[in-house]
Amino acid sequence: MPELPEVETIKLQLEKYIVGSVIKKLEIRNKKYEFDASKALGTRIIGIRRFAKQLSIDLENDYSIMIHVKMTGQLIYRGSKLKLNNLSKKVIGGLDGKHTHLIFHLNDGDLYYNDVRQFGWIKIIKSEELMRSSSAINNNFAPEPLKDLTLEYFFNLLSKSKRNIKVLLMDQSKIGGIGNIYANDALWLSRISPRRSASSLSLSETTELYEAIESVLKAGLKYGGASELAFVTPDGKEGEYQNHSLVYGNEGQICKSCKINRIEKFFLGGRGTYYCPECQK
DNA sequence: CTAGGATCCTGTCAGC
DNA sequence: TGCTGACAGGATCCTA
Repeated sequence: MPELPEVETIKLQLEKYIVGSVIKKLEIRNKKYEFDASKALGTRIIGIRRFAKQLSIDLENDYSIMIHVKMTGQLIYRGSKLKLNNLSKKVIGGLDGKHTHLIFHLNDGDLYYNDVRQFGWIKIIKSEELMRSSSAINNNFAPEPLKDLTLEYFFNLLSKSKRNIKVLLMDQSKIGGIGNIYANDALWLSRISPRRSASSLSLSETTELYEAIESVLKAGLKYGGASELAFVTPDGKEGEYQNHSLVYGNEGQICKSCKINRIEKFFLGGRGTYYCPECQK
């Protein structure tokens, strides 16, 4: 569920809360989240970056802590820059509970990593392994919408693939940052069926889809992400995009475009896929 | 190249 | 009330 807008929302808050702080202690409670903590101790956090759905916490000693929260990972801050406030009920088990796998103890606060399903991961690498300003990590990161994904690259990519357009949009090795929620909504907005073969899209359809992707991601950013499932921000609150989604999760509801047909759900590439059979061709 | 399934893991919810 | 099975979606790996 955390896709580009959700992870960007986390990034913006972490910049506010933990940049400038010093890591005093790393409390690793779950072996799945073990990494060489000695490389991070006593070091100041100098920046936060996002690469598609991954975060990097950049340290003064030229190491970076890389975090992927996958579907249910949560990074929540409490400290001098944010006192206790109302914690979302989506923080299952509470701020410091049985799903808390790692705590960054800072000089002026704590950053909790909670993850119910434990799909997320954390590791530490040399910062130089991350390129400074592009979205590419060791050339393994694909271009991202709103960053370095061009229409030319997008059209070329689609024209060479016979896969379902929705599955291709979510392929992180081809395009970074799009997940199930925004893929569904972008396809609905551009009136393209998720089942279409990518190479069957015309240039004008490709352009509409490209613009729809930017549009839904911007809406996601505006609303602070989608908290359909487990997403919460570092201040422990929820995003609002789920209250504004176009088609995702709307099975059985009247299509917001034609206002006649009902949204249908089926599985594509193993994921729940929502669409209007009349509007999306 | 492609599709599809299993895997990682636990909470929630529908149905009986 | 309590059990069972389906489902949630990010990413990787494996088979066909």
